[in-house]
Amino acid sequence: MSHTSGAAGAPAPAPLRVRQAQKEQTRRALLDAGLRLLDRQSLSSLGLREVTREVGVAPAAFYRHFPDLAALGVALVGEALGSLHTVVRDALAGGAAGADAAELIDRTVAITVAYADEHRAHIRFIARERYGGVRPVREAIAAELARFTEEVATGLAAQPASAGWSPAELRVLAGLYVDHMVQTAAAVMEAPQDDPAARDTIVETARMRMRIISLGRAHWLDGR
Amino acid sequence: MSHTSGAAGAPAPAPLRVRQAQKEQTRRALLDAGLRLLDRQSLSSLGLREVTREVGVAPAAFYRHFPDLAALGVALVGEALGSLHTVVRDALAGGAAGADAAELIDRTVAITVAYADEHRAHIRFIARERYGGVRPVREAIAAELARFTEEVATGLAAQPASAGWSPAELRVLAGLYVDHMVQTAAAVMEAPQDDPAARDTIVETARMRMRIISLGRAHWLDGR
DNA sequence: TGTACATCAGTGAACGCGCGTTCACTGATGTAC
DNA sequence: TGTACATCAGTGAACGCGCGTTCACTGATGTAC
Repeated sequence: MSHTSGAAGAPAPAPLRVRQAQKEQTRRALLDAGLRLLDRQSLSSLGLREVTREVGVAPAAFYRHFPDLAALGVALVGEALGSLHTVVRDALAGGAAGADAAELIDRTVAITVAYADEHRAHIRFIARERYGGVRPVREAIAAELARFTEEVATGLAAQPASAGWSPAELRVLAGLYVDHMVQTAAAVMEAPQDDPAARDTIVETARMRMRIISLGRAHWLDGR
Repeated sequence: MSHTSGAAGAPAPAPLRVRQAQKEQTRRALLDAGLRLLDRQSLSSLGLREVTREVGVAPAAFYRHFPDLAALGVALVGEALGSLHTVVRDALAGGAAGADAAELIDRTVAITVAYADEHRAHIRFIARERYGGVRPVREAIAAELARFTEEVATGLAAQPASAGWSPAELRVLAGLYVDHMVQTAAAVMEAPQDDPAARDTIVETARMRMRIISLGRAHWLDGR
């Protein structure tokens, strides 16, 4: 396709490849170091030098990748909440397929808990900065969660159980489920990792909450 | 009663009165200044000198009142969540009296929203530090919210609608209500104060969420 | 009531330290021919 | 393929600044007699 390279298909060192890859590598290292350091503190108290020190790079190098720490935070929001979309689509898929309600609840809770386990640092970051002191980050989180709620609302609309619900009502229900998911993920992340009993309580609580909400959903149209 | 003062009943300058009052006044000023400054940043990035500068007192004076900023944060948690207990007791009282369910929901939401309005700064502080970077503060908030949930569970137990519920189940339901209240208060606090439409949406959303939860509660025993 | 001494909230100066940002630079990578 | 020039990610030194904490102090308030 390109006429700048002779041997098509070969892993030739095309223009800019090496430099771009090296830059990307440093950027990743900065993001990873930032997330690691944010396990124990909030973004508003994280230091630029702290991050570059952790990576092993000169402080000034930071500016080749981000104008400031808020921008790094916004990038982390994208990473943390971006991958969640796939997860939710999977969870919703079961509802459209008409699976058993109890099963569906257990599966959704299990997915949420597994996600929280695999992305502890990301979840902690989101929980911490959702109402944190750095406005652009707070706004990025709010925007992602809104997109997220919209997506869930669309998924719910496709379920038979949603017959008779207005779009606005479905959005409220979706928001309730999303907030419940975030709440559950935060609880999992806060629980000591070596305490299976505390963990079980969280899972059982999350299930019962979801059952109550789903029961309310099932009877929403009763009074009409 | 006391035999250190001659003129009983008179507003005599009793021992330590003036000094204690002056100290208390400075302490209050530190707490107020801290809360004011925390409107725009997290506790972990708040500076001791920032607080004393705001009060108009020497930095070293801070240590006469708190060992560090975390201690000031813990004191603020007490103030922020302490006054809520009264509010909740009021809200729950209606349920025991057997008021109409819809009315009760509207009243509870109204109370929550009014509280969030009157204590914007406190709510913001709690939302921010609930998962924030300062452990002692995070723990203080968790402890207060747990007490709070316990209190709501006790209140719910007294309602006729709770017949057949186990204490553990009531605690889960109470937790759901409490988290919903916190969520609502946070949403009110985040909304622009000069946007009545956004405000109305929040109130309507909160009501519908509570209705769904309460419907689920009403049908919880159906399947037994 | 008056006097001599004790307490302690708040002062102000000093300290060493790590911060964010700037700048001219270096040298590996990329481009043109 | 080889050469001369351009780009730009990362360097390292320097800057001024505000930070938390310490210390000996001052003087109003409190206590004892």
